[in-house]
Amino acid sequence: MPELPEVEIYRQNMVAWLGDDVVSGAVIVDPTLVVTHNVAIVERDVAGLRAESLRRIGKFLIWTTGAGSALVTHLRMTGKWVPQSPGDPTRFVRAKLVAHSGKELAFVDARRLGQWWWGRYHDVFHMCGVAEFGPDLLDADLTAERLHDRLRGSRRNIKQVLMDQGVLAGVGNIIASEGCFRARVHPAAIAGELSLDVVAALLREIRAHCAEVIRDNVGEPVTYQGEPGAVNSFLVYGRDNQPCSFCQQSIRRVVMGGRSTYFCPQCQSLT
DNA sequence: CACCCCACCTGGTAGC
DNA sequence: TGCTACCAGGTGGGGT
Repeated sequence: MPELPEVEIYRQNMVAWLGDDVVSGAVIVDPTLVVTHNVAIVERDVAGLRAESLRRIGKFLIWTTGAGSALVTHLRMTGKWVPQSPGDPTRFVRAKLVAHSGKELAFVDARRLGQWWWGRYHDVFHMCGVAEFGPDLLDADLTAERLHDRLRGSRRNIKQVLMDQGVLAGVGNIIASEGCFRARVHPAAIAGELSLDVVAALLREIRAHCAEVIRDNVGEPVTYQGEPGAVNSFLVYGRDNQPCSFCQQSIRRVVMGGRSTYFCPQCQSLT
């Protein structure tokens, strides 16, 4: 289940995979993938996509064409981008991008929640929601001051606000827990009451976490938490009843907004 | 606007 | 082994 680091890793891996090659077409195996319902048009009109026109906004990967069209993709919970060798028996392939050289890149998605949009980019950016997104977490223009401004007046808890893509794009459930822990912020703290220093620490620690995940995994096949062979390298996520790496107190799991949330009651005080 | 639950889907795993 | 229940890193919609 990908968040910003995994999506960024896929982006970098796809750029490396394609290199100077050019996409020649797509094969849509599961037509329900394509929200815009123009399956045959997608299969044909993605021809010409190049690595340099692939970008990431939050958890979306977006290819744009010089002609003003865009292929917007989202992996949702279980999607992956996997290079395919001919005859590869990979399960759950919903679509493939094919390059001129014959190389294939599969969109693999067991739960089938992932989505593609194809059309004029003004239209599809609105349809998929990125048009209303806040600044991307890794956007160099996003400063602690700007984030602090965006939180002003909010009575919601910081953990859920961080996951609100309209405030800040890219943060998901794991990063939110990890970032709050690293910055020593209680996940239920009121977002609008955090000082600039605390917001700066949150932004710095969330970015540091992402940078570490990207650095350690780029170029490798991505595995998600809970999959066979996956190792939990997180400081708090999935570690309820295990000792905090700073103070040895037991990490707690609570549910906030229906999502598992992990924190250290000692290190992340509400007061 | 905030918050809740539900929906979309299916696989994996823990527990009996 | 088989069945059940619950869990899953995302997001949108509807209702209160």
